[in-house]
Amino acid sequence: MLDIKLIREKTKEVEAALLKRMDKKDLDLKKILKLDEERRELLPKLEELQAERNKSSKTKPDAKTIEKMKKLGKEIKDLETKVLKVETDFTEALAALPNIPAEDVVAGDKENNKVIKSFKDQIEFDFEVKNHVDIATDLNIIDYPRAAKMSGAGFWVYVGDGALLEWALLNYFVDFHRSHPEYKFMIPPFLLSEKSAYISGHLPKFREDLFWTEEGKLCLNATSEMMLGNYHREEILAEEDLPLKYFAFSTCFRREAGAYRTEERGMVRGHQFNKIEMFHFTKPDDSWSAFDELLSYAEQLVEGLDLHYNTVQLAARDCSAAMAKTVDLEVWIPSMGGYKEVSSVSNALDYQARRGDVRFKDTDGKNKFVHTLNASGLATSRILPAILEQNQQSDGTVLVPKVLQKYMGKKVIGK
RNA sequence: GGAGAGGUGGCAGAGUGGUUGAAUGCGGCACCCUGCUAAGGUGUUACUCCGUUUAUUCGGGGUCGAGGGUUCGAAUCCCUCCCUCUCCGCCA
Repeated sequence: MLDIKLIREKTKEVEAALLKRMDKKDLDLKKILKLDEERRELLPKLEELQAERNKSSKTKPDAKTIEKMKKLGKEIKDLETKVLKVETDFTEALAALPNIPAEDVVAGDKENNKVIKSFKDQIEFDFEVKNHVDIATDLNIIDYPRAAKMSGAGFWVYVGDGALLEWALLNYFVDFHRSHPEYKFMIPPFLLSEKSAYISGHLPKFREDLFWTEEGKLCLNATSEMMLGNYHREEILAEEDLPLKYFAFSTCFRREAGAYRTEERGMVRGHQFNKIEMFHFTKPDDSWSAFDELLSYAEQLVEGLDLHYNTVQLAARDCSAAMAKTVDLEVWIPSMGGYKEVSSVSNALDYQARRGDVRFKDTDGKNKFVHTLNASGLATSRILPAILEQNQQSDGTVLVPKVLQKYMGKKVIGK
């Protein structure tokens, strides 16, 4: 949610910035400003009537006044209905606007994404590479057919060393974050209410991509960002408590309806995967340095595994709507001849905080919105294929990344 | 799943239809007093919206879990929902 005052005062600048991520035909600030004006025209009228009523309600009025107030009551109700309608339309239109892209975020879509850093190079294999599905199946560490039997397509079972590898990754991530004691470890519920999903910004847009329970209208979380963003909802945080830094484990559930493509077979896109997510609540002045920290931590995690990846700064349209800036880490998947996102580092500025009403009391005694940031740290489901494929050997075995060996108790899978 | 109780300011806790945004206590803050530690006194202490002001300010509206209703008037009465607690049942 953007600040209407900003739109009022800097209409031109806001419009120019938003056009980096929107088509001109979809952007109608005039309409929003008109609703805002309408609202501010009606409100004083309503309030004047209410003030009049309040005056007579302090003590018991005489019969004549009661008659008068009856009439007034009706007027108030009519006007209230009008105001409510305008307010609803206004809020809806305002909430539909995406965040203002940060200055260094370029306009346009994916094609304008830019690799800003590379770690290691693509590996030259002197044998024919296998894709991770074949590797895992041959090693009998991931069972796709039986998962499909039990749950349908888009699921898998980690078996034996596969389960160990998954567990090792999670341990590696958790231990990494624990080495930064200011980060608090959390395991949130995996189901959340419709309201929470709305506030996290995943509704209304992603309704079809979420799993829903029939009763109680809960959805399965698609990323723990949904939970973390709601954690301090409607709170006024103490300034000295900021920044608040969290990392959370959750299993994530996504319908991925219609998203399946051959090259995204196996684990690259499934209905269920495990992820650790970092999340910050910061003072406005600190959010960009927090962004750098999150990015650096995410990069360190991938680099620790010794995997080739790129850091990619996303163009405006490729960032999700709530974010002012997003940088992705994309790990190389040899069989795809391409790269897949393993972490997304984003700064929402005050956009999410406005929605969720998360504030802090500043030194001047005023309540201000915090800034929120999030970054995966990391999702296992794309790291695991990258490990299998990048570390595969000609004999079908897979080398275990050094940092995982102590958790796995072995150096090679398949021997 | 059944039965009951309850949700009021940072916290505790009054208030059951009319100057109650809310007594009182604790905590916080400011000032004063007191020669240490401590204690005391006075004042102040929710959020939000609209208008006003360069700003401090000031005027007004709304908010007592959420939404709706009754009424001239609702924290207070009614309905729906959410949450918490207690007891019973069921149970991986």
